Amino acid sequence: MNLRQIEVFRAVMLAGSVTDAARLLHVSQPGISRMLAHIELQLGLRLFERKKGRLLPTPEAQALHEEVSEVYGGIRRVTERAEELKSGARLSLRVLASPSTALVAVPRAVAALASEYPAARIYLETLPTREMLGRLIRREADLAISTIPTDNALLASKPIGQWRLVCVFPRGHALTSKRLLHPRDVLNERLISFSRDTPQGRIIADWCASSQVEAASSVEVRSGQMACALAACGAGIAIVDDLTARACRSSELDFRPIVGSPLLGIFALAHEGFAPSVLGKRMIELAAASLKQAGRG
Amino acid sequence: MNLRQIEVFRAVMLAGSVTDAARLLHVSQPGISRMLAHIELQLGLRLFERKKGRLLPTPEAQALHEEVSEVYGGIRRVTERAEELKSGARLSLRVLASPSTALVAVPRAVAALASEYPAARIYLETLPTREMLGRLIRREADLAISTIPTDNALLASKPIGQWRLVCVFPRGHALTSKRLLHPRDVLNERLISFSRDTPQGRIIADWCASSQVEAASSVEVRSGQMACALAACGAGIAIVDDLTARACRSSELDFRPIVGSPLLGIFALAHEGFAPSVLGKRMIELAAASLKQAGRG
DNA sequence: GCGTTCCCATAACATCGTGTTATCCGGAGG
DNA sequence: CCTCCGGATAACACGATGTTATGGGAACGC
Repeated sequence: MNLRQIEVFRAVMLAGSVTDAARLLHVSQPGISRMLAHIELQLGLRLFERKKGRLLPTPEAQALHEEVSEVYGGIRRVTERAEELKSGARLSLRVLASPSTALVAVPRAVAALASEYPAARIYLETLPTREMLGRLIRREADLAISTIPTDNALLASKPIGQWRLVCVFPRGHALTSKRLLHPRDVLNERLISFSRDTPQGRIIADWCASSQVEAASSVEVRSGQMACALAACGAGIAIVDDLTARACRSSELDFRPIVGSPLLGIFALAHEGFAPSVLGKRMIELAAASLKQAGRG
Repeated sequence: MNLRQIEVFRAVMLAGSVTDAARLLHVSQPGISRMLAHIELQLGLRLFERKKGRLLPTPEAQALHEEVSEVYGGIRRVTERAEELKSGARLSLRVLASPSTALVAVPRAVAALASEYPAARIYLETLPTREMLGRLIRREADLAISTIPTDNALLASKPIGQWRLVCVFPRGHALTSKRLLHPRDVLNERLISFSRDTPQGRIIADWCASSQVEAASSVEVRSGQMACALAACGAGIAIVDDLTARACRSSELDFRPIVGSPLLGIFALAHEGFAPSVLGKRMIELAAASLKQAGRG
């Protein structure tokens, strides 16, 4: 029996006549008549007795109807479930954000995603870049936004934006007057430095070395936010990513781009062996848009 | 989604590729390819990511697959159930037999039915004719074999055989010498009579009256079996239906037809508003055959 | 590097299931 | 007796689903 046959049989049982079943299914009466005959022929089972021009369901038909009713509900559930999935309901997306993107870019994207898919369930977590990979590989997260790509064979990296190094200083600082800073401009300042064992710290250190910026740093931190917090307290100036600079303590701090600082990628990381859900795809788009918007602003 | 779509989707999920799904379903690969594209279009939901020429199920596909698996089992159950019904399994037939048909005719038919449908469940019960109607009307039985028809609007009677009155006497009795008895032959015998308030008793009494057989009866019974039992004990001769005469205490009794005795019907009674099952239909056929066979023997 | 192989997509066509309208037949009821 | 209602049948239309032939991209081995 195929689905149409189940539908027709059910309709005839419910309606009690071929004509009414046809009305129920919004088709013409001969179609139902022929289908019903075909079902009986195919099953080799008389389902209705034609008596005085009316249909009389046999006990077999009644027994079959019980079974069919259950299945029918199941089929409707499949279609309903597909609708749900389309709207994102009952689907979840677990997003990891690197510390620098976790301030504004990713939250804004997640907020947009949540409003587009009100029924979806979204989990968001900030994590040091290093930790992200394990989470993705163990399938404990679906998507990560990171400031460095990966060469892990199980994961795929897709560039979705860019960041660069900027110099952060308290509002009103002498550097405010310049639109662009040169490496030499920061030489005389007290510099808050990044630990070299963080990915960003290494990038900054590499660049400093290549630019011959050898700053005297008395404080060492492991995150851009911490650097900004210190700078806001007058502990010196810091070189951090522009995403953090833009978002962190912006009422107390100002920043300027640095001439010649490298342009680095922001990546969406996901498990290679599993296709993204609609939510995942959309999240990547929104994150890219959010990053572009931040870059402009 | 229709059944074919569910089948195809399931096959692709199980096989992991369009090509293998096609093999699984014994159809060509392009059919599956097109169907899959159609499903995605219709659902508005990307189910597989085409990556490096391979298929990668999305989380949506995996979620849908869970739902689909259940329904698929349900559909198979419907077909299985139909097969069962065809073979009579899980179907029951509740048969009532009148006292006279309950001796041989109906049991023989039921035995044949049970061997034709080994999986069927058959209930058999003897009941006074009067009680049968209520059972049928209350749907506590499906079919009754009775020696009288009914005019109840809810029930339908179908003639399936005939019976007649015969005279029963102990083997070796003087009447043995005759092939046919005349009403006057029984005049001089001690007659075991039927209560007039049983249907059969009334028929016998009516016929006796019309034949001017006014027998001296000292014993009155309410069933043919009882009459035969008495006759076997030498209590006299009895006028009973030929079905009972043939079957009851036949090693001690003999019987002869009576000239001019009426030919009466045996009927299959069933609820008019419900169609017979395959079992019911077949039971009627077998009962008719059994009665015909008894008539010949 | 190049041919081979595997897998998916597309095109063109055949067939069948399922829909339609028109029509007939039998039973019920005024 | 005629009409109405419900079911069955015939003839036809169309879309779903199947087929074969073919092309393109990625992976693999020589």
